[in-house]
Amino acid sequence: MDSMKASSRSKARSEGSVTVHDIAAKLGVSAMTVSRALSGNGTVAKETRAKVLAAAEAMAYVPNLSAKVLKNARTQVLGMLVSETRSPHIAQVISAVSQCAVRAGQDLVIFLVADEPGVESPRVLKLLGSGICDGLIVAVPKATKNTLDAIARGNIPAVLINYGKGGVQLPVVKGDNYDGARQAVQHLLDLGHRRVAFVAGSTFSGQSPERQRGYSDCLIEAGLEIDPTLIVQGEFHPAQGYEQTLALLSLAKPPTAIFAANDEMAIGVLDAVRVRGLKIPEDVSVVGFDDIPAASFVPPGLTTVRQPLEDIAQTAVSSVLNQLDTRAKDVRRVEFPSRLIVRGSTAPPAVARDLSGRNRKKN
Amino acid sequence: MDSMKASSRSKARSEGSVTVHDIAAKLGVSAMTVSRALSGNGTVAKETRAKVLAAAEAMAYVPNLSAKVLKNARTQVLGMLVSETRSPHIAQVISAVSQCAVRAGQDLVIFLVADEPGVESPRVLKLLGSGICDGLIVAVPKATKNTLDAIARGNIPAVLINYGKGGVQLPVVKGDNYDGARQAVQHLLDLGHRRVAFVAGSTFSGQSPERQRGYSDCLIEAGLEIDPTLIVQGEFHPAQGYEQTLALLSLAKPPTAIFAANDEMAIGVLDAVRVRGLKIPEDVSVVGFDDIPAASFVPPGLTTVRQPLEDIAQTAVSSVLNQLDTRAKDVRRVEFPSRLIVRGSTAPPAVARDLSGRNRKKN
DNA sequence: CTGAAAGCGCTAACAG
DNA sequence: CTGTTAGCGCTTTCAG
Repeated sequence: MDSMKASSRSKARSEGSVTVHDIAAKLGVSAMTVSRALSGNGTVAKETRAKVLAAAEAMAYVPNLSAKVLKNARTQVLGMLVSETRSPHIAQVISAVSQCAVRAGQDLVIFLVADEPGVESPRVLKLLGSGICDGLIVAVPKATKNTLDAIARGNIPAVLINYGKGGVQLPVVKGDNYDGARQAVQHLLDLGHRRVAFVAGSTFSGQSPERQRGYSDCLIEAGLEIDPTLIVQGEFHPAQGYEQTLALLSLAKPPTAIFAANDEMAIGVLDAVRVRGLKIPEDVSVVGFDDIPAASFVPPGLTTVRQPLEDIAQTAVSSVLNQLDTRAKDVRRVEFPSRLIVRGSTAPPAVARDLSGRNRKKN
Repeated sequence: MDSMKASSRSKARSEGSVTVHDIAAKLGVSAMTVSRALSGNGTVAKETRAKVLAAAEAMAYVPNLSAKVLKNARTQVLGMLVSETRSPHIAQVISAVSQCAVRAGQDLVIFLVADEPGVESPRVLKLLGSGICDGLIVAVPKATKNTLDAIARGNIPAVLINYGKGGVQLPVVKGDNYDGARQAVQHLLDLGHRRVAFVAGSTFSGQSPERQRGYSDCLIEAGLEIDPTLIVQGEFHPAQGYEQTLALLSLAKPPTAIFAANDEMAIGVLDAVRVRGLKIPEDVSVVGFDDIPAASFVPPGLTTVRQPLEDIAQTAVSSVLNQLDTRAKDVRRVEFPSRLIVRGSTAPPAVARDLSGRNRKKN
């Protein structure tokens, strides 16, 4: 009986995992030597080190992260806050950040938080204050100021991805919304469109308003008037792109081109146009934003604006690691240019084609 | 100078967060009292408790999870292992599990692991062995036996979601693939289709083979022969659905209906059919699997098979929590029935319609 | 090159 | 009702 107890585990731990002490005991060295051998800090005899490594391997040793945290050691774990996994664009962002983190030798854990604006997230703060993560990457478009302030006050470095609104004491890395939108609208104007509609996303993220400004400014600078009936409101989901497009196409003077604040809504737009028996791009041109995977797949290919997600993710991860290394807060706002990707969903409008035909004859 | 140092923080901690000791010091009580007041375990005078709670609130106290872990306490955090966030189906699973976890008062952290089969995941084991999570929910279709064995050997309860292959000492919760596929194919047969193609997904997950068996068995029981040229291989992505459909439609005797092993491929199938100038569902019927959000959106609506993700997620979370409470390993395999969702992408084949017309006249 | 001691923040267990 | 002690697994510091 006694022997059984003794043999079960050195310290009557509740069936816990192997610790440095277990390895130390087996090898007849001290725990400290094991720690040194494993971490590479300090000096250990070659032989000893080899033995330790072998034993650790054999005993399937996994260091207890929590113990490290308690010693203020780096965990090499970054946290990422997201509000939604079902959005293809967010999924791409997650994927990009994950790859960068791994390349930088960091692990990534993702926290999914409710994205209702105004809802405080004590759950989030619990995880953050808990010391698991060295740093934090926040990709929550609808994050409230309260939550962000709490993060800024927190004692781990953080960075915001694609956060459009200002007034936060945190670094921001984002793709350009304003100029991206201008490129999209300019492309449509260049094709000859004069009635261009805009399907806005929810204003909460601050991204849609920036895209809308790009849209408006571009039209105004081209000498066109902003027609309020051509600006409709969505929520970044396909359903609203669909509904609002049906409404737009029912106008007395319907648009010849529709620019949606994101690709998901643009896909809804495509469906609605076709349901009305119109052709894309012959009858209506459509442009989206984000370049989600579906954009290149949905026929006839969605013209859209791509943000350099790899650059954004890389910069975000670097910022966090840099803040960690230098212990200095980063508050830069880095913006990467977006780029128009032209596919099959845009073409000259029927009218313009007629006109250009006539013009050509006149000239 | 001295006074500054002293006032900065009781124990010269590196600008760390507030601890029970900080609260205790401020209130002139012991750390233990604070701990008791906060946790609700043990007895504390009402007044004292109120004071502690107020102070904790005011000082923005966040308990250090890692310290709890070290005491073998429950963290109320569940971990979820996923290999991919960009798949709409996985995104739905994540979302469902997250909701169930929150409802059960648990936090969820998501670990994104590379999904190349055969790649061991020491990173994963690091996080798991680190003691952050009380339990683990694994939704990694391509998980290798090695990884799963490591998880099974680990000392936290785990459960597998939608893992098709057997031989693992872990509980599995899944949607029915075999019968779901049979429903899909039977639906097509009922409509009059006789040449039904199957676009398989990668075999690694074990899900696609089950769906294929359902397909084959259903055809055979209907007295039809399996035509190997109608069974093509994909990888669960739209591109392969697209490519393989182009090939299928080029056959001497092309199929009148195509059943894809998942919705993403089915969407590629739809595109390919239309690119060939054929109509859906008049010329070709299409059925998918999973009922991703896009399925109800892509015109004319994708007929597909839906798994009860909420039930699956709920059962998975319950299993983990139950294992945690009872300290007994669960090794059940729970399967939930899948359900055919009929939308616009399926209709009788042109030939059958002719036949049925003739038949009706004859009758 | 190696060991012993101490303590990170928290909480069971035992005193008051 | 409250305080003291001890220890979870690890690593920093100081002694061998």
